[in-house]
Amino acid sequence: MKLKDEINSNLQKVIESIAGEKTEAEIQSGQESIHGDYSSNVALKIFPKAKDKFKNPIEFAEKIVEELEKDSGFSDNLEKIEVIAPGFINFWLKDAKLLKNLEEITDQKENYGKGKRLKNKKIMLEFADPNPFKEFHIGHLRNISLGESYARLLEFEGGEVLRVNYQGDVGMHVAKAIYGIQNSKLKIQNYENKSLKARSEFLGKAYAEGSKVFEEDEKIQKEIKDLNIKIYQKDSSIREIWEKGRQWSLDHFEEIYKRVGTKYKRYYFESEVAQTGKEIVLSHIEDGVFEKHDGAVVFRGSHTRVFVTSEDYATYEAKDLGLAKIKYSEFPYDKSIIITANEQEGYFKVVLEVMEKIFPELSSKTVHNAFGFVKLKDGKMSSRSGNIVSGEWLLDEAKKRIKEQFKDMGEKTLEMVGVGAVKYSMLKFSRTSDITFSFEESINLEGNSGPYIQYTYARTQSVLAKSEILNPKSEINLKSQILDQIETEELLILRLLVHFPEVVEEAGGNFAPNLLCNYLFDLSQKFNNFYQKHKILGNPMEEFRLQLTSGVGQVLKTGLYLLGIESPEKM
RNA sequence: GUUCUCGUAGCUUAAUGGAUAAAGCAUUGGAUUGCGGAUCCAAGGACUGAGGGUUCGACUCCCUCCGAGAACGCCA
Repeated sequence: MKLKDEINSNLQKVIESIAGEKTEAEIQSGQESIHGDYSSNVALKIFPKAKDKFKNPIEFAEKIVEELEKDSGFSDNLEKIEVIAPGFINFWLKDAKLLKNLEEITDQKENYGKGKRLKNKKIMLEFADPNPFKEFHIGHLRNISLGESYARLLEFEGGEVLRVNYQGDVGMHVAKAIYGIQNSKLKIQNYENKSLKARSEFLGKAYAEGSKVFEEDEKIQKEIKDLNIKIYQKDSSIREIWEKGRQWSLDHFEEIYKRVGTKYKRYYFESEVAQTGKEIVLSHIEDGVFEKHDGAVVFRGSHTRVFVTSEDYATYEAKDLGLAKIKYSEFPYDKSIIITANEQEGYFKVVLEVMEKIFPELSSKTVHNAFGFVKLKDGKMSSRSGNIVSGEWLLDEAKKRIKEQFKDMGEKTLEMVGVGAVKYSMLKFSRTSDITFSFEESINLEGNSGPYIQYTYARTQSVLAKSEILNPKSEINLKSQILDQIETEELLILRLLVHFPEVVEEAGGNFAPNLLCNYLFDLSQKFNNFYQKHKILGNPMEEFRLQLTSGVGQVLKTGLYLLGIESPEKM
C-alpha cells in the first residue's frame, strides 16, 4: 500500500473512534518538507463536530496523534508526528524508510509508481482530431501532446486505453478547400511529386482562399454549398480531387503522429458516421427530442442547434451522435473521453444533452475534456486569416534552433530533444488555461523545459556508465552505516522520490500532466544541485550515491515517458 | 444582447478552501586545476484587476463593478 493511503486509513480509523465521525482524511504531500513529508488538516475540518469533547483543534489533533502512535507497525516508519497551530498534523518519515523506498525503485525499475486504480477498465480516448484539407496547427499539437500523455498516465494505472482519432473529411471546410483548389492560381498538378509538407501547405492555402471568397461573395457562397452536397454524394466531378486531397492530408498527419510518438488504433471519419448520425436524429423527431424548423432539424436545449440541415445533411452535431454509437459498438468502454479545444465546450454541452435523452447509458460514460486556447503573442490563431503556425513548422524550427547551438548532436537525438521541447511546452501549463505561445520560450533549453530534464537524465546515465567502466561488477548495496552520513541535498532527493507514485496518480486522476512536469523539474533541480556540491565517483559514499543517481534517472525516464517524451542516453 | 471562461512579479505561468502566494524567463552579482557549465548559488521584484460577503482560514466559494477572450439555427 502507498504510504499516503496508509496514513489516510489510519487517520480515518482513529478519528472514527475519537469523534465517531466517518471521514475522508485529506493528506497533502509536502513539497518543501518544511511541513513534513505528509500533512493533514483533518483536525481542523472535523473539529466543529468534536467541539463538545475538545477545547480547540490543537487539542483534538494532539489526541489524534496520541492514538496514532499506539500502532507501532505504523509509527515505526515515522520519525515524528507533530501538531502545529492552528491544528495541522505533520508526518515525518524516518531516513531508513526513505532509503527503503530508494531500494524499491532499484527493484521495480520502470514499474515503480504503477497503480491499479483503473485495472480492467476500458477507456476510449479521442484526441488530435485534425481536419483533412486544413492545417495541423499548434492547437492540434497541444491536443495530441495532452492526449498521448493522458493515455500513458491512464495505462500506467492499469487501464486499457484505445487511442482514436476523428477526422472531418466532409463538410463545408472541405467544400471551401476544393473550391480553392479548383480556382487557385496554384495548380494541384504541380504538387503531385512534391513533399508531404509542400502538399499540405498547398491545401492550407486553398482552404484559406476558399474561405475568404465564401465570406465575400454571395454567388460563390452558393457554389461552395453546392460543392458540399457533391462531396456528400461523392459526385464524380469532384471525387478524384477529394480523394487526392484527403489522402495527402492524412499522409501528412501520419508523419506528425509518428514524430510525436502517438499510434492510433482506429481512425474515424465524418464521412463514415454521417449517415448513421442522420438516421439517429430523424428517428427521434416523432418522440419530440428534435423538432423541424425552417426545413432543418433542430434541438432546443441550453441553446438551439441544427442537427440536420434544410438540405438534408447531417451537421457536426448529428455526426457526433453517429460516432458515439459506432464507437461503443466497436469497443464497449467503461469511459469515453474526448479531448478538444475549449471553444467546443458549448457545442459538446448540447450534444451531451441530446445523448442523455437518446443514449443515456452512453452519455453517463462520456466525458468532454477541453483545453485552453493556444494563442499567439499577436492575437488568436485562425486558419482562415492565414495567420497560422503549423505544427510541423514548430517541430522543425525547434530542431533547427537546437542544432544551431549544438552542432555535433546526432540527428536522432536532435529529433528527441526538439520534439521533447515542444511537447513539454504544451504540457507544463494547466490544461484548462489559455496559453500564449512564445517562440523563444517553447524552444528554450534552460529553465523549466523538456531539454533541461532530458539533459539531467543524460547526466545520470553518463555517471552510471562511467562507474561501470571504472568498476565493472559493482553490485550496489545500501549499508545501514550510511544513515548518519547522508547529506541534506541527498535527503531532499530521497524525500521527493517518495512522492512520485502519488504525483502520477494525481496527474492521471485529474488529467493534469502539468503536475508531473513540475515534479520532474523539481527533481532535476534537486539532483543538479546535489551533483554540483558532491562528488559521486571515487567517494566513500560512492555506492549509495550511485544508487541515488540511478533512482533519479529511473524516475526521470518513467516520468518523461508518461509525458510522451523520449529520454536520450546522451545529448 | 445571452451564456461561459479568464484577470497572480516587467514577461510566461503554478498553487484538491490551509501554513511565509511558488517557479521559469528577463535583470544584477557570484561559482570551474572535479563525475557533461545545456549546470549551480545568491539578490531584487506581487496588498493575487477593484470593492463587498461567507469561513478559524480565500488566488480558490458567493455578489457587484471594471477589463480581456470564447461560444451562441443550417461551419467544423
